[in-house]
Amino acid sequence: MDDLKKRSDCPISSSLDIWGDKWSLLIVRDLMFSKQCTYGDFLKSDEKIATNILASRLQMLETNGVITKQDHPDSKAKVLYKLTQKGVDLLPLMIEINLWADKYFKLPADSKAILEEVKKDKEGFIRDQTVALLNNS
Amino acid sequence: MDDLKKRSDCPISSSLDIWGDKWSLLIVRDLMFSKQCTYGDFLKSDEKIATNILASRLQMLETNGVITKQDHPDSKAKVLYKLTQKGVDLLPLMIEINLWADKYFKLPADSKAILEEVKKDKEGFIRDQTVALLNNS
DNA sequence: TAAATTTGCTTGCGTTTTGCAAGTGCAAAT
DNA sequence: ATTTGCACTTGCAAAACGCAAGCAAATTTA
Repeated sequence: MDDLKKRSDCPISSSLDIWGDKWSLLIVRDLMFSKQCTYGDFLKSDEKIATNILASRLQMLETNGVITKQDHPDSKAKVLYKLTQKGVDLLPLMIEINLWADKYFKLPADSKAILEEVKKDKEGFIRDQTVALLNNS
Repeated sequence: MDDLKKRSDCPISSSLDIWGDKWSLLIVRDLMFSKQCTYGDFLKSDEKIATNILASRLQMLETNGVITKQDHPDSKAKVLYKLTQKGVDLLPLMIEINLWADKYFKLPADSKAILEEVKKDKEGFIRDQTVALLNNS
């Protein structure tokens, strides 16, 4: 049901087949900001994703190895979603989206602030963030 | 009809509102490879976009300043589509998608070849390509 | 300890978008 | 003068989306 049907061998096309919709990268964004999220956390985001769409996207991203589910340490009722290495590797892409948006939209102040850091040392930022997102604690 | 309804002020979300679907970035890709395309050129691409979807996406991308229409020098029956500066500025993003795909998919040989160039000197590649895509001839 | 609430989903259903095929109007070639 | 090419548009069935409600298991509250 959430299996990948590739339209072609083109790398852009293959990538879009996984996360090329209006919601998937927002899920990835939330996980990059928060490192881990519960199902309810995603629902709270500004864009107000519908719960059935969220469920299907989480399934899709998990099936394709971008995110993983983990038990919540505090409660069996909760589930923790995290980025895999494959998901964390989307960070450079997310940064470039931000840089493009910075040029053509008026960004909120907090986005601006993070971007200033990125502009100072993109490679360093990616390195540090990657470590932060991947170390289990 | 193709006007932008922003879901939030988040830069990722705002960007996805413009080109965050399964087809738009493939149109941008074609224009980055070919510099200019006719309507028919887009239809010939491997992914086989439906003609009505193509028309609506071209309209959307033009409305949002990513591409422009021009008269074809040889014929009034043809139309040339090109990237604007805003469209060309998506190049770093397209490169990062390719680099991500390179890590997680088996790429076709020609994609691989271009990526090798990119890896040697990413900044230089972007600079050269930007110039090439923007100069009118 | 029984009842209410939280959590992570699923289900139904009306609306919108997609995808395929066929059609249209103008330009250009024959 | 007629056929072909090109850039779309239209119709319609199928799929995806979006909203609200429902549900089972876990947790909290009374």
